[in-house]
Amino acid sequence: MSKQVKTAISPTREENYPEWYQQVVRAAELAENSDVRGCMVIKPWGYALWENIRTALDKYFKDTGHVNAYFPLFIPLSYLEKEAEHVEGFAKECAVVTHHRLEAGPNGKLIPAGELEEPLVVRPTSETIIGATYAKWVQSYRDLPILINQWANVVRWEMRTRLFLRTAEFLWQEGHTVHETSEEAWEETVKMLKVYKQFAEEYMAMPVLIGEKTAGERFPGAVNTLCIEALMQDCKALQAGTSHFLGQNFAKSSGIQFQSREGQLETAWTTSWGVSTRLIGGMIMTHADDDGMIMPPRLAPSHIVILPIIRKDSDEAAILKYCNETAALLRAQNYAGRPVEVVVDSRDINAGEKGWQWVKKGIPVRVEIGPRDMENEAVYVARRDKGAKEKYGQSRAEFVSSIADVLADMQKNLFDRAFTFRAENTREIDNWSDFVAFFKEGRGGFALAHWDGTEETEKKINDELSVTIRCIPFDCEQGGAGKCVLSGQPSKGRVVFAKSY
RNA sequence: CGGGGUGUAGCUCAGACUGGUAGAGCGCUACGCUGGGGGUGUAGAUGUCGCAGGUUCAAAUCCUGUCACCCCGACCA
Repeated sequence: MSKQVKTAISPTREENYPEWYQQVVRAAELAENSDVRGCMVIKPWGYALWENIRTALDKYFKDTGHVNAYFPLFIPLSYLEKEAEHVEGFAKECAVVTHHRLEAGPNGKLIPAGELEEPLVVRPTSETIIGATYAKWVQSYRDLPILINQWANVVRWEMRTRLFLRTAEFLWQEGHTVHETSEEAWEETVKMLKVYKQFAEEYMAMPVLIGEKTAGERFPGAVNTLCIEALMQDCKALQAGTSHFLGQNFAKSSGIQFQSREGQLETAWTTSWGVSTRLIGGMIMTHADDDGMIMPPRLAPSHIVILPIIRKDSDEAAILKYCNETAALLRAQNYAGRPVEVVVDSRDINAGEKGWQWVKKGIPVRVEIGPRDMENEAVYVARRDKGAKEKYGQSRAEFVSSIADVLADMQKNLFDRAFTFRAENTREIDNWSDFVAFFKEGRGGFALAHWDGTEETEKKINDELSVTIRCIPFDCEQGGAGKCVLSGQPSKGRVVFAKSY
C-alpha cells in the first residue's frame, strides 16, 4: 500500500508557514543553502525566474531613459564614513576586506597576509562609491541628469537569514540618479516607485500598496523613502521595493556639484531605488500553495511542460514525435510579447512522480500526452492555478490556438486571487482594543489606522505588538482626519500597520 | 552579543546514559514489472562518526579543548 499524501508540500501553510516556505523553495528547485553562512545557491529554475524579472524590469528602466553601468564591488572604508546616518545604518552589517594575500602558516593552513592600507568594504549598497564617481562626472548643469542603473550583488551581514527573503549576499538592481533640482529628483523617485508597482502587479501578479516610510523606517541617509508593500499569505507584510529621495545629503558628502544656468556653483540632488531577489520570496509567499510553487505566466521560466505517457515501448517513438510536434506548434505562439516556452520532459522516470515534480516547480501548464490523445489529435491539460484534479481533454489545434489566452487568464486569475486575499485581510481600525485583537487574536494583516505622527507612538506599538507602520499612503488624507489609535491625538489620515518580514 | 541545542552515508536521523569491528528510512545505481496522483520487485554502491588531544586492551560512545551550524532574543532589502 502506498501511503496517501494529500499535499505535495509538507507541512502545509496552515501547519507551519515558515517551514512550508523553505520546503517550497527546495521542492521547486529554486535555491538551496550553501556552505557559506547566510548565502544561497540559486538553482537554474530560480535563476531563470530572476533572469525574467531582470529582463522585464530592465525594459522599464530603459523605457524611462536609464542606462546600465557597473561600479566596483569594493568600497574604501573612508567613503562609507562620509555620510553620517549612512554609516550608522550599515556599519553593523558590513563585510570588510583587510588583506590581499594568503601565506602558508606553520600547520599548513593559509593565513591572511599583506594588510591593506585602507580596508575595503564589500558594498552593502553603492551610494557612496557611485556618488564619488558622479562627483568627477558632473561639472555643469549640462551634465545632468545622470540616469544610471546597475545590476549587481551586494552583501549585508545579517544575523538571521532566509532563502530569498534575507540572505547575506543578494542580487539586485540599484538605480542612482543625479538631478539639477529637488523637484526633478522627487519626480524621479516617484516615477520609479510607480515602475515597481506596475511591475509587481502586471508581471508578478502581486498587488502592492505604495506610500512613504516613516522617519524611523527610512533608508539611512535618505530624506524620504518610498516603498511598495505586499501582503503575504501568512498576513505579514513584505517590503518589496524602495525608492529613495536622497535630497542633497549624498551629493554633499560626495561633492557632486555643478555650475548652474546662472553660473552659480550648486549641489546636486540624487535618488536611488532598488529591488532584489527578495521579489522571488514575495512571489512564493503570494502565489504558492500546499502543492508548491505557482509561477505567474509572465515571469515563468517555462510556460508549458509536455509529459509523454508511454504505456508500451512500441508507442514511444510515435508519442515522442507527437509531443515534439505539439511543442513546435506551441513555440510558434506568442504570449505577452515573447514566444511560448515549452519543455518536453521525456526522462524515463515514473509518470506520476514526474508530473508532481512540475507541479512543485509551479510551471503554469502541464500537458499529458498518451496514446489515446495521440489517436484523437488531442491533449490532456492541467493548469497550475486550478486544482490538481481538474484536468481536461481538448483537441490539439484548439489548445494551441488558445494557449496565449489561457496564460493570460491564469496571470489575471493569480492577481485577482492575491488582490482578494489582501482585501479580505485589510481592515480600518479605530480603537486600540480592536487593534490589539486584530494582531493578537486574529491573523493580522493590513490595519488602516490613524497615527499621531510621533515616533513615540510608533515605537510603543512596535514594542507591544511587533507591528510597524509599513507605509503612509500618498492619498491617506483623502480618507479624512481622525484620532490616533493609541494616543487619541489628532491624525491627518490613516497609515498602514502590519507585522512584517 | 546573551540564553538553549546539534555535529554519524547525498538527506533526515537512531546508536551514546551502560565503551567491544557502523545502522535505518529516504535518495542514488543496474535490471524487470509499471506508467494519465508521485507505484513496485530483485541486486548493489556510499562513512577519517565536525576537528585536536586525553583515559582505555578497546572510543561514535567517557573526559578536556576547539571549530562549525541551528533555534529563541536584540538588528535588518
